[in-house]
Amino acid sequence: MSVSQEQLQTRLEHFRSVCKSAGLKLTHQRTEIFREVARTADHPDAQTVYERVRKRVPAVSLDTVYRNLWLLSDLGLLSTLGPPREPARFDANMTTHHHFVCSRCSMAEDFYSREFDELRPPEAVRSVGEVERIQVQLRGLCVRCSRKAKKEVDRRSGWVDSADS
Amino acid sequence: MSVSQEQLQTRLEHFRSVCKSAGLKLTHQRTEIFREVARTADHPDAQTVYERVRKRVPAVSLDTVYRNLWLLSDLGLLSTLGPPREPARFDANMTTHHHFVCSRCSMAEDFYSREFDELRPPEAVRSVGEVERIQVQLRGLCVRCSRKAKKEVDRRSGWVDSADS
DNA sequence: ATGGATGCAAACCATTTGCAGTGTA
DNA sequence: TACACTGCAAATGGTTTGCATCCAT
Repeated sequence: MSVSQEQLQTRLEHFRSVCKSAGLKLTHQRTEIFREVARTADHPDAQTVYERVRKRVPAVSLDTVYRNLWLLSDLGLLSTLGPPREPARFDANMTTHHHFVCSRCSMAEDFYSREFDELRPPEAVRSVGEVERIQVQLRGLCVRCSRKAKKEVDRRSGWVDSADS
Repeated sequence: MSVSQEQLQTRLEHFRSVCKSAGLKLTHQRTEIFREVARTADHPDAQTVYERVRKRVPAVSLDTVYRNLWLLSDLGLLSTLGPPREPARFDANMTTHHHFVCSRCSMAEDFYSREFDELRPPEAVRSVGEVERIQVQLRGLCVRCSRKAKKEVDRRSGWVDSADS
């Protein structure tokens, strides 16, 4: 469940350097929240992180935990398991298929791949549990969003008014 | 976006037969809710289904939509995109990896696979968007849960008291 | 000192539940 | 007719926000 001591140190160091270069303050709370996620290999939800951190920092509040968790994941210091901040979505296509999900607008499109359907779980997973279903998720920018993004860029470079370079 | 007419008919037929054999009533609302998900290939959330169904059945209520969506997905007539009914979970492991997720207790374990890391998206996905990340999710029963399930079975067959065969 | 960060409480949004009335089998 | 199903309204649970205060830089 937990992570090696040096692994943890490496992560903390990286955490500090990223915070620093992003201009974020290294508060006691922020550090403990990150440490709590970084020290184990289970994947705690915000509530769990809150309860664990509270043992070391009794005054933390749940909303600080949330703020930091999302902030750190925006910075690329944490990732989330599953689609974050989104309601459940339903699909009537019950044949074996996989998904492309746009990381900007969260548009989801089914796709089929014989190759993916036939993937076999690696040996090591045997000791974890018995695999019933294997699903591949592709994440990236959908064409609509990337067109929109491109337009943004064009517009900005066209105007060249007051702001950004 | 939408699905062929015969595809839709097939799905509706299947829906009716599964409902019948499960002893579920074919109410107007239930049918329209299923049809709404079955007729398109986008992956609507409950709110969206509600709004669309309301055009045909102005009196439906949002909670009926929810009840039916989950019921139908328990029956295997629908599936959900992403981990359903669960809070966001955080992970400090930012190296490329994949997940095994227990479908019973939702325990999640990282695993590594060179083979999976090197998967390339199929050609067809090109027209959908540009893939940035590829992640494989294995779903099944974790060892803990399957041990627990086995114990359940043993207990029952040992007792043979009043209930079930 | 000062702008970002925190704690508190209240707000929000998706989803669920209790219950009385309704409609399908 | 009987029991599953629905609509309503109120509750719940996770997450977010406004604001006054506080503390790393």
